[in-house]
Amino acid sequence: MLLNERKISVLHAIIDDYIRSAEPVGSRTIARRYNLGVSPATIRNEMADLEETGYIIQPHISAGRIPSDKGYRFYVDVLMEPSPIPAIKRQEIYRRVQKQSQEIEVLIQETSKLLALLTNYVAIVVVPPVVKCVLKHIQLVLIDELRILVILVLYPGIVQNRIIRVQTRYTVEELTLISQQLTQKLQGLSYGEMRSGLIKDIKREFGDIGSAILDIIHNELADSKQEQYYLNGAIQIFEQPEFRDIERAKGLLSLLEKGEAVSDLLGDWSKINGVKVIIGQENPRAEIHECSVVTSNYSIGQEVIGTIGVIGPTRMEYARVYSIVELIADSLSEILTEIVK
Amino acid sequence: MLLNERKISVLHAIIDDYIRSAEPVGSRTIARRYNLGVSPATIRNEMADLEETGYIIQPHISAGRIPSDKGYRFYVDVLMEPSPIPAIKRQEIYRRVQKQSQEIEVLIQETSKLLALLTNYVAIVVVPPVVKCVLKHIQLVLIDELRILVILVLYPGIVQNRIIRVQTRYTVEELTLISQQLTQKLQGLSYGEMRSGLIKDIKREFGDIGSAILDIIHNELADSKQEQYYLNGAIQIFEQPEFRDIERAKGLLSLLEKGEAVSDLLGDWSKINGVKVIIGQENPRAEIHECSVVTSNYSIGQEVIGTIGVIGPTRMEYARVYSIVELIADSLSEILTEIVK
DNA sequence: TTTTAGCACTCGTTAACCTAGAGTGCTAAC
DNA sequence: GTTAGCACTCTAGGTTAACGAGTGCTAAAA
Repeated sequence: MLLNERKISVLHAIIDDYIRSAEPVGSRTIARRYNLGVSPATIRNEMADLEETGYIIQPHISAGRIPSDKGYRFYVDVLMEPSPIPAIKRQEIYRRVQKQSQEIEVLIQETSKLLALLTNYVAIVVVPPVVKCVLKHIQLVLIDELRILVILVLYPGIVQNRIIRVQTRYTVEELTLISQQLTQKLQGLSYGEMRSGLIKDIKREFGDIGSAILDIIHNELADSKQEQYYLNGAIQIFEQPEFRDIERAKGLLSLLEKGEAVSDLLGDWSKINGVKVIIGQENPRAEIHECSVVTSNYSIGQEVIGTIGVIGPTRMEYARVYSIVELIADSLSEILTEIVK
Repeated sequence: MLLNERKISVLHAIIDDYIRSAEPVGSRTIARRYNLGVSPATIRNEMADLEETGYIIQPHISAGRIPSDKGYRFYVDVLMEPSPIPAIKRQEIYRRVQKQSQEIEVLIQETSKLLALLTNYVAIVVVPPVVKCVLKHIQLVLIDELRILVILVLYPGIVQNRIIRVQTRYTVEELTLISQQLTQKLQGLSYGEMRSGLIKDIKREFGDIGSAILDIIHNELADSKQEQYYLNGAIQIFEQPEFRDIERAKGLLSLLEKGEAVSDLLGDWSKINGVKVIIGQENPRAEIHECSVVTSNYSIGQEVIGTIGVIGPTRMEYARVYSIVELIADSLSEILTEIVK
């Protein structure tokens, strides 16, 4: 069924009002607050039609209407105009992302905090799985007779360090040499690309220190096969009236604590760029069938490397959140691309 | 007023029962469940006395009694016997701490998670402020023409890295040399000990790269003047009936998000070793006057460097938590001491 | 044909009221 | 000093009634 102009206006009014108030919207409220030039009775008729076609729902017979998932979907796809963010604000946000550390992981984590702060919803940021990273440099630093600091510099811009103990004593010069040789052998390879022949070579040639370093590479890179992710602003959900019920809030929170669940949510690694909105039941996880998720990928150069997202009740301020997610994802991409250049 | 044997038994029974059930305890319950050999009426008389002396409270006239802060204090100081942890379990916990990374910060953070998991309360771990750390080694690694990775190795066992951009191009050899010279000049100093004469020297001698490195030291060390801290198991508080009220839970959670507050709580850096219990109103912050905190310091060798702690309702399982906090603090101290040796 | 005023009806919310039950303190007997 | 008995208090939970917001329908108006 096609919606005529007036039905659309009524739907728009219901959604706007419900997003604002979290209360079912009645015909009189609409007539009073949004001057559509018709009486409540007319609006009631339109509402009956909208309900029949599934855009709105009546929680109980003597209440107003609330939007259904289908209603929100229509709103997001057709009605909504992303809230414009004034240039000054845009620059400020860009700068706040930029101001962060040059270290990729810190930068991303801080961006997640910013996202939560700006939207007032729960922010999630998925970080590229380290396993995809390419080794750029290995550096060994002598700490004392028994301990050596191993530093792995990965592309793009991730640094991992780990202290190992060795039996043999090495001099600074020896370690410098070993660093150079290892770097030369392993540079440009990702973990997956290290052949067993190469690994045997290294173990033979460098003895226990070689094995230890390969262990680290193995642990640091292979262990973190799943994406890492950062969660911020989790307390914010208590501001939402729909999470007054402790059980519900607890359910969402404990879901978010679980890693796999999060990658389920944002995990649609599709190459699609731009902001994506997933509404209520469209979510893969039943636990958040009453939530919506607004996500966007971010990238280095042309390559998508991660996702940022915001989770809130289906009654979310889509227009505002949409703009912010878009802006932050773009800023992050731009700055990351700049950093690794 | 001195408590006679029977009053103590009654108090003990009330506290045990209330910790278990979270419901006010009546005289009949005690007579039935803990066989003190007297009738409810006698217990009522004792309870009236205990109330008058402030060890227990009657929430309303027709309810049972609940322990007051004073009651819990007496319980913790006099009655409680820390739950013994069987040797096997002790070893298992020790190993689980030990199994963590050799990197101090990761180790401490993982220990915090373990603490939350074992106690089922909110765990907080305060990490030594980096500013106290002593510089051990500086290493510069050439990433590409424009970017250099600066690694600061601090005592005890903390590694910081940061990528800087430079105008001048350096060769690997030059950087190695600069690393050595800087290390020589700054080794053994904490941030506070770096005199302005020394700083000028370095800026003169090493130009822009020297300034950049000093900036990093300044930022990384001085910025983190406040202790860092890790929070874990925050959702657990919803398991406690006293936090069914959303407002209360939100209050606690948002307090814990604030850094200063946390150091207020655990901040009593007293050199005292061993477990400390802070009950209800004894807490410095009014927001957690209905919570108790069980903390213990941990150390490297003889030197106290941080605090671990658990926060829960005053109706906390003190005996159990006490043992766990003690064990984990001891394990952590031992393992840290071993690592930096 | 579309819109609207009017009205009867539904049902959730709130307040008032009532009851059952748990627990007490007091008194008097043991 | 202890205990049985009893009157009393207060909360939790359930029921009822009034209220109000909102609806759908009908019939009149545009």
